[in-house]
Amino acid sequence: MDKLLTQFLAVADAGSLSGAATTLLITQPTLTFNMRKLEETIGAPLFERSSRGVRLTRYGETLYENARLMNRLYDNTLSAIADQQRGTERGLTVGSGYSWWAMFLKDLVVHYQREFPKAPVQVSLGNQLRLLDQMLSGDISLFLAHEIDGLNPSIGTDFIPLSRVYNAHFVHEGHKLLGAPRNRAEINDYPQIISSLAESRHERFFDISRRRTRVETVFDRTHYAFRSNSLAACIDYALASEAVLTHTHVMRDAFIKSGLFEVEQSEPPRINIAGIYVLKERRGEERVEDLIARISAAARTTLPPL
Amino acid sequence: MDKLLTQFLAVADAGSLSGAATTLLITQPTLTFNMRKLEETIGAPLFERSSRGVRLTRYGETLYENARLMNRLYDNTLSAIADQQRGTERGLTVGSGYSWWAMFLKDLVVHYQREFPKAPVQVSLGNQLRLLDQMLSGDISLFLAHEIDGLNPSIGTDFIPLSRVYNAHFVHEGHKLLGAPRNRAEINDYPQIISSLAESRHERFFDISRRRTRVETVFDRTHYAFRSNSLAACIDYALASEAVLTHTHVMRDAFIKSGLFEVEQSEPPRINIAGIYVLKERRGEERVEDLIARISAAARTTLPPL
DNA sequence: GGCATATTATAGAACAAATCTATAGCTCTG
DNA sequence: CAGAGCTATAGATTTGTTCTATAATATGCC
Repeated sequence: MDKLLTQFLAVADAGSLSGAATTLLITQPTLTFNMRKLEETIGAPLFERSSRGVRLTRYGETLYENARLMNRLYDNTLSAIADQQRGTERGLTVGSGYSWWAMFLKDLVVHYQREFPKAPVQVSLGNQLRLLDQMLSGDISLFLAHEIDGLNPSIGTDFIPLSRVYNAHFVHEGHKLLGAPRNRAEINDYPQIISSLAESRHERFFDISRRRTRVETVFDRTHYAFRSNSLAACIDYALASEAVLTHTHVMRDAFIKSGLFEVEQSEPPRINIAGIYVLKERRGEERVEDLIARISAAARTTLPPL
Repeated sequence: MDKLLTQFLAVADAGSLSGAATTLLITQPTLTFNMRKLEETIGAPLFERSSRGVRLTRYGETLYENARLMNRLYDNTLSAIADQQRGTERGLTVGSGYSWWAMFLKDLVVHYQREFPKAPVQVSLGNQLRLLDQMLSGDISLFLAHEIDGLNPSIGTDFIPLSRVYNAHFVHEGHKLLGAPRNRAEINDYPQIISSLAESRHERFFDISRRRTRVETVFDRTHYAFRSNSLAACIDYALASEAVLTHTHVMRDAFIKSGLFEVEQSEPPRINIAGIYVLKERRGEERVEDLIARISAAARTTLPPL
C-alpha cells in the first residue's frame, strides 16, 4: 500500500504524530513532513494539530474511511495471489439484504454448500451501500439488492436485473388515506418516511448528474419528514404520526402485524428492479458466473418476473 | 495511489515496459527496476517477459483487476473530498440507541417536525461507536448514549449528562435465575448477550491508559456468548437459550412484552450516566443548542434524575 | 505562577532511493 | 544476417526521505 496512506492511518489511529512515529519506528519530524505532503497532494487539511495531538478534520475522516477500504482491498489482493500460488480455491462471499436472503438465497446457499463442500459460499447481510463498500474492498464477490439509482458509473459495477418489485405506502390504522384508492399527489400531501439513512462516506458512490430519473435519491435531505436506518423506528414514527411510510410491497404482511396498512394506489406504482451487483472485473470468472447463473435461475422460480 | 501499482497498470495496458515508459515519461530501465521490485513485494511473478514485450501471468491478472479497483477507489476518494470542500449545508440529524428513541426521543421528534416542518430532524439509530463515528464525519450533529468510558479526550466531544441508569439482566420466562435475588457471580455463570457490535475501526476512539475502571469494554471479544447490532436478534437469542441479556433497565417494560424478565440483583447494580454527546465546535449553534435544551427537558420528565 | 512534560514545527545534515545514461543481450522478421 | 524492437545491467546523478537537534506551544500539576 501507499506509504503515506499507511502512515496516515497510523496517525489517525494513534491520535498523535509522535505516538504513530514510535509504532511505525520512524521519527516524529518525518511524519510531520510526510503528513504535510499528503495534505498537499490531497489538497485539503487532514488534521487539526494541537499540543495534545492531532484530530481528523472531516476531510481526514473521509480519507480515513477510504484508506481503510484501500488497505483491505490491498490485503485481500495479496492473500488472493497467495491462495492462487498455493493452488487453493478462494471462497466466494455473497452479500444480500435480509428479505432476499430469507426469500430464496438461503436455500440456494445451502444447496451450493452441499455440492461444493470444499469451496463454500459465505453470506454477508447488510444494507446496499455497506454491501457496495464490502464489494469494493474485495470482501464479497457480488450482492443482491434493488437497483441503486444515481450510482456513479466510475465505480465499475455491473447490474444484472432479476425481478420487478413495487413500492407500497403504509399508514397507521384509521388513516384518512385508507379506504379508497389514492393517487400520488394525495399520498404526497402527507409527510413521507423512508427507512434508509445514507452516510456521507457513501456519497462518493453517487453521481447526481447521471441520474436517469428525477426521483429523490437517498441523499436528498429535504424531501422526507423522517428517515432512519432502522425500520423499527420508521414503523414507530408511522404509528405515531400521519406520515406515510414507503417501502417495498413484499413487507406488507409483516407491516400489517405491526399495525401499518397498505394504501391502495389508483395509479401504477413505481417499479424497482432487484438484481445482482457484481464488479466488472470479476465478470468472466468461472465460479462467479456460475453463481450468477444459479441465483438467476432461483430468482426466476421465486420472484416476480421482470 | 501507490506509484508502483500505477506503473504496473500502465505496463499491463501498454503490453511492454518501453511503451509504458514513454507514456509515463520515464525511462525503460526505471520500469524494469520498479516492476522487479513490485514482483518482490507481491511475492509472485507478474509478467512473462519476451523480446516482444511482456504478458501478464495469472498472478499479474489478479493484481491488475484489483489495482484497477484501488485506482478507482483512490480517484473517488479525491473527488469525494473535493465535493466536501465545496461544502454542503446539512440539516440536523440526531443519533440514538433504540432504547432512548423508544422512551422519549420519538415523541420529541414528532413534536419537532410538527413545529418546524421545513427543517426536519433526521434520526440515525445505532450503537454508541457508530454514532460517534457518524458525528465525527458530520453525518449527525449530536447523539444520545451512555457515557463512553475510556474515550480519548482529544476527539473533542462534549458530554451533557441527563440521567443515571442501571444495567439490568433479562432472561426468558421460567429461567432458573428468576424468583430470587442473584449476585453478579451467579449471573455470570450463564452465557452473556449484549446488543452492541463493536467494529475494530472504532478502536482508535479509545485511550486505554486513561480508562477509569477496569470493566470489560466493548472490544473484549471473549466475554460474550452472543452479540449483535440488532436488539431484536438479541431478544430472539435470549428467548431461545439460557443466556442472559444485559441491557439498561429502562427497557424493562418493553422486554416484558417480548417475554423477557428482569433478574433481581442482590448487589447494587452498576450505574451508568446517560447523556448527549455533541461536538465542541457545534456548541453555540442556535439549532443545536435548541435541540439540546428540548432533549434535556424531555429527559427530566421521562428519565430517572441524575 | 512556574516547572515538568506532553505535543507539533523547523532547519540542515546524512542517508537512501529513484531515475537516468549508456550499453549489452536476446528474439523475431524480412 | 542485419535491423528493429524488446528487456536487462551497471554505474553516475539526481531526487527524495529520514534523522538529529532544537524551538515553540499548550497542558497539567505542585
